[in-house]
Amino acid sequence: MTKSKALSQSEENYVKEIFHLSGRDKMKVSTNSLAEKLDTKASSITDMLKKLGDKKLVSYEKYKGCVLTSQGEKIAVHIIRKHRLWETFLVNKLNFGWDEVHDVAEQLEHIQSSKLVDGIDRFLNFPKVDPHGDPIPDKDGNIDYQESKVPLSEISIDAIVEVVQVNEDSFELLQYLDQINLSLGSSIKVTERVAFDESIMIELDDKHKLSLSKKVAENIAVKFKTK
Amino acid sequence: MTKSKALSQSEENYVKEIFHLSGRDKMKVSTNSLAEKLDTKASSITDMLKKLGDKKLVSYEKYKGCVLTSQGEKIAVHIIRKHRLWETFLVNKLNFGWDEVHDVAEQLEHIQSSKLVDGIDRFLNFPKVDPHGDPIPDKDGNIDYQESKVPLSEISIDAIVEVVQVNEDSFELLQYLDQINLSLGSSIKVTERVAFDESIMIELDDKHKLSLSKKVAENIAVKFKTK
DNA sequence: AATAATTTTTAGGTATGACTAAAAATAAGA
DNA sequence: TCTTATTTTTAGTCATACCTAAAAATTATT
Ligand SMILES: [Mn+2]
Ligand SMILES: [Mn+2]
Ligand SMILES: [Mn+2]
Ligand SMILES: [Mn+2]
Repeated sequence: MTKSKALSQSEENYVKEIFHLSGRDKMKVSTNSLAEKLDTKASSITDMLKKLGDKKLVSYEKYKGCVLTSQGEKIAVHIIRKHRLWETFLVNKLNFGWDEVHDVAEQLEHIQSSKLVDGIDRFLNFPKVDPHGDPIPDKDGNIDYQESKVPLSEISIDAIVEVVQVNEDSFELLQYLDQINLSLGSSIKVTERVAFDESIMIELDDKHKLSLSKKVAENIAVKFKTK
Repeated sequence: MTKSKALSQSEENYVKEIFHLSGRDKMKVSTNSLAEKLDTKASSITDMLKKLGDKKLVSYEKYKGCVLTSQGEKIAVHIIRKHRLWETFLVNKLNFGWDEVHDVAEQLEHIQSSKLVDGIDRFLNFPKVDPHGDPIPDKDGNIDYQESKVPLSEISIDAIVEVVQVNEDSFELLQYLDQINLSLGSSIKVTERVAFDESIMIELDDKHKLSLSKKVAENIAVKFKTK
């Protein structure tokens, strides 16, 4: 077992982003999609992919995109574990809002100390999901994808569902959801589907009715209530 | 008020180390002393001092050493605040030993988020000292140097004192102190001073007698009990 | 299949923060 | 003071992680 030197923050960010873009079906990730997400130029991506290729973290063929090796995937999952544990810590222990945690977690996810990560995990009592409802990988890298969750945009009229996850990528979405008092665990009844713009009318816990655009509904995942 | 871009981790480490070496009387800090502490070569120090000089964080004259400007000092104190708060968090909340926190705190001290720092401070209930007894600067940068503390090596026979601070720089010292069951708050009576090697005999809380070398005694600070 | 558009790679730079080796300044010793 | 030793700075490299502009490969369109 050759103990490889720790990755740079940059390398870690690349590996993590490849994991996200690759998705559960492990699609090849294109240079341009990475460039956009990482907010760099395509040429920088090519450079880094070569390096990560040499380090056996991605398998990369020129012009054909890349995928993580199992080693790279292990690393990605571990970074995501840290990111989500820190987000949970910030919200549960330090009273951050769910819209305030991402940038700080982007920094904290690079701290190297397994004792720290596992300590935070235990301190939080081994949470299953982060403040946005995303699953937190366990110590061994297992991820509990809640298979039963579906986008709110796909729910049929009169179904009553529970919010289990929201897209954390947009600060604005998270703030908007706060404003309309929608959070994880909220109960939602879809009362109408407007064909014209594909928006939906919903009724929240408190019987409050409101309209959600298609775009918003697509970024909220729900599951059917198992009462 | 020009909002200056955040410093790099390297720049922060330099500023912090200059603060420590400069001491309370703000002595000029030599290139070599910095090189030794930061574990780099003197030429690298010169390069960085020029840069920090340009940024008005140190005042630096060739061949004459450097001191922090008041701006640089402010930054140094803030980094030290973060370092010590994190150490306290690790020990008080995650059950780290006082010998295990330094390396992790070296990383955590660079996280940029005033909301986070102040959140941790409040979460810990505004601690005054870190796990090694070093004072934690408050939000405004005030440091409560406990003026009454003195090295154990200077205490005269039969005096009864309380341990208030230990030198955190040596992993080995901290482990040794753990082993002999000496911690912050321990009560110590000096029973004998051995002229030959300047070691001392002490009696701990539990009436246990033991000998401490001069070097160990120099790295333990105590204050007289005010009962 | 030929041409055009898009994507990706190469080639050549830049800034940061390290390094070595040699020169210059300062401090110490005779 | 003169000479030597030490400290510090300069000069020139190197690796990382970016960048721009141009070339090459791939994909889409006629
Ligand atoms: Mn996040
Ligand atoms: Mn999240
Ligand atoms: Mn420390
Ligand atoms: Mn400390």
